[in-house]
Amino acid sequence: MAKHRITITDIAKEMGVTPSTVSRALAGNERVSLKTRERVMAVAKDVGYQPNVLASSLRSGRSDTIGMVVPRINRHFFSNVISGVEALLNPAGLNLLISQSHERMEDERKAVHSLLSNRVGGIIISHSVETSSFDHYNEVVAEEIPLIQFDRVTDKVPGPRIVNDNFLGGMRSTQHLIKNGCKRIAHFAGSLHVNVYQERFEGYKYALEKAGLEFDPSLLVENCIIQEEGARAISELAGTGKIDGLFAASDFSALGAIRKLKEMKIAIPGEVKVTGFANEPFSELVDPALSSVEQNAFEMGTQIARLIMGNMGKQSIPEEEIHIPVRLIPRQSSYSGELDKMIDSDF
Amino acid sequence: MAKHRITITDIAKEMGVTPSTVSRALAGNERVSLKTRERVMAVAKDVGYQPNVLASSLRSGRSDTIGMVVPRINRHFFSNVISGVEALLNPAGLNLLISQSHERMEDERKAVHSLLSNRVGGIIISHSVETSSFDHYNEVVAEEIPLIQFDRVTDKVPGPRIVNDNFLGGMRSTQHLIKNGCKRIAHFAGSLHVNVYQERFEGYKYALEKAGLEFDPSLLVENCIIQEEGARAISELAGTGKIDGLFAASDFSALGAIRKLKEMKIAIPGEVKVTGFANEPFSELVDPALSSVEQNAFEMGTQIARLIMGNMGKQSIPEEEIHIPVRLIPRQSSYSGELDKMIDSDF
DNA sequence: CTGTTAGCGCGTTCAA
DNA sequence: TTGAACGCGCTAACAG
Repeated sequence: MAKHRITITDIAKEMGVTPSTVSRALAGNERVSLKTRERVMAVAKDVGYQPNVLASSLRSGRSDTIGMVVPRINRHFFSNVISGVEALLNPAGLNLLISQSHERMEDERKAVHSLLSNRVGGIIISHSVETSSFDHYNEVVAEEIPLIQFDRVTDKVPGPRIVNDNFLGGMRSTQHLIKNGCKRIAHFAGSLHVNVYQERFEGYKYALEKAGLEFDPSLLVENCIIQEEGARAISELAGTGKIDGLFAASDFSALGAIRKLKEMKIAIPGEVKVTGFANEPFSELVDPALSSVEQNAFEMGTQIARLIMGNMGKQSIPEEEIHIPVRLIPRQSSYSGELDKMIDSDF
Repeated sequence: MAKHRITITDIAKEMGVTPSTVSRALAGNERVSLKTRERVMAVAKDVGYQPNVLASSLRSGRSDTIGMVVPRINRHFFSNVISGVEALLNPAGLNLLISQSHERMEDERKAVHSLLSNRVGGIIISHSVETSSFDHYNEVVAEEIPLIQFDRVTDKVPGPRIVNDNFLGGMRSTQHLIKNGCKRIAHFAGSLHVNVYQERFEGYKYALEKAGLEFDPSLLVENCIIQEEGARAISELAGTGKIDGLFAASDFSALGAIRKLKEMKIAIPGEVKVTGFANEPFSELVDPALSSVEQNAFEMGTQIARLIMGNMGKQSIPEEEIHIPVRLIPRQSSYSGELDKMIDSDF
């Protein structure tokens, strides 16, 4: 009794009709009489029929699964974006096929190919930091599969892009440090070839400029987004009075800096004020609590889902860029008084 | 030029052979001459052929995608298990279709059905806390799809189970507290209907017993695995001298307890010593750093992958239970001296 | 070593 | 309102 799956043919001969009728009935086709429709539904449920979506999408050319490629699944931000996407896709009967690129371009390329082989109905992608060539997306656009980029995006690939307002985040963080008296603010950036880090950096520079502070290239550290790098970089900058503030583009490097500063007996926020980015779960738990820029990952996910569902049938995909607002959460690492209100009224 | 995907038929007529030959060549079948094989490969690459895995598995009855259902993807433990699984599956050309149950039985049921509809070649599951009925797995076993449970498991479903050594973790944590002088140790458990929490609780009781301490039911708090519950529960127990130690089955409730204790000006580890479970990323960052039981999530993932790959063809699935070792990481929340060595030589 | 034939399960013509 | 026939792209049985 095992092994054989029940097909529409089974349920057809069970009730003396043809598979076509069953197929139509299950699809809710109006052209089949209400009573047969109901009977089909009943029998289907009764015998435990499970539609074979492989056969279905092979025949129809449509697919009910969406592919998604993220750098890493175990990042707070990405896993929450995924949750947001699923929150809309699942109720609509769509599945999500998730792959990780592990921040490697080659893995990203393979993942995209694999998704194409699986004939997914759409692709959602956030590029790995390594990714510099985008040829592997040519086939995606050639086959007119909706392609949506988020967070780590590039204009070398067509289609909609959904991004955090990184510029705003960088600007607000820097302004916050300035308002709290910082004059020499270092910036730990990621790779400036990646849009998110480039934009945070731009926001930082803009805020400095607006405040009449000169940008000092010696206070910029690139590729500094992990804890170890943050610790290493801060030990070279701090202690000499060279800096009194740090805007890190990553909570992880900010964390490394904080731990190293404590080790060096440099007071936070007394001597150096620190802010991070992404509001990782640990940020409010470290001592002192780390100020950080909160991204609305879940909302980003729902927007992505909305976009992809809206474009699955269509042939031309609109070329828009959607910005999701971010907000700075001030904590003890960057100020000591009551500043929340002030932040809101910045500018 | 868009829209039409290249098929084996295309490349067949391109080189004047039949689709069968192309199919065999691409499969690396020895029965086709080396030179045609090479020619096929060359043409395939040349025209950018992407195999249609839907058609392939519809025809062959085999599937190259594995389904996985976890309670939540944004838990450190689960996302690392996923990484471990992918680390073996991807190189083998297998895909992973991930779903979340959000700790709801109904979602878990839907997810399993959806995987069956997608004709996955195997299913990996960790049950939601809510899940008490397991009927939805009958079809899985009836259709002889390899089914592997991990972490949250039940013997009501057949097939292999891969679990952490929760008993050992509970025992070691409690022993550790006892060795550090605790006499009245509270336990924050999860739902005792869930194997992992039941086993941690058993380990706790066992350690108490071996040390000649009596288990006091009033020191057991069930369903206490989130931060808020931990805070609430500790405020009722601490401060009266009723307890001098806490073994929490979750780092989150341990965190809640720590924060509340600090608020109550109760010294940690001076007056109350605390240990948690799962070694969440934040555990080493809180103040005082939280002692916790580390689970080897990645290794668990690789073991799962190994098992499922080994069973994909087979008809009978071995009924084994594999235990992944865990280890206690002592930190400042539970001791002040040098105890690492002592822990290793326990028992 | 290669071609022919058939069919996986379903959806969609075209007729009736 | 229903049935008959065909084919999505691929693999597998049987020939030769």
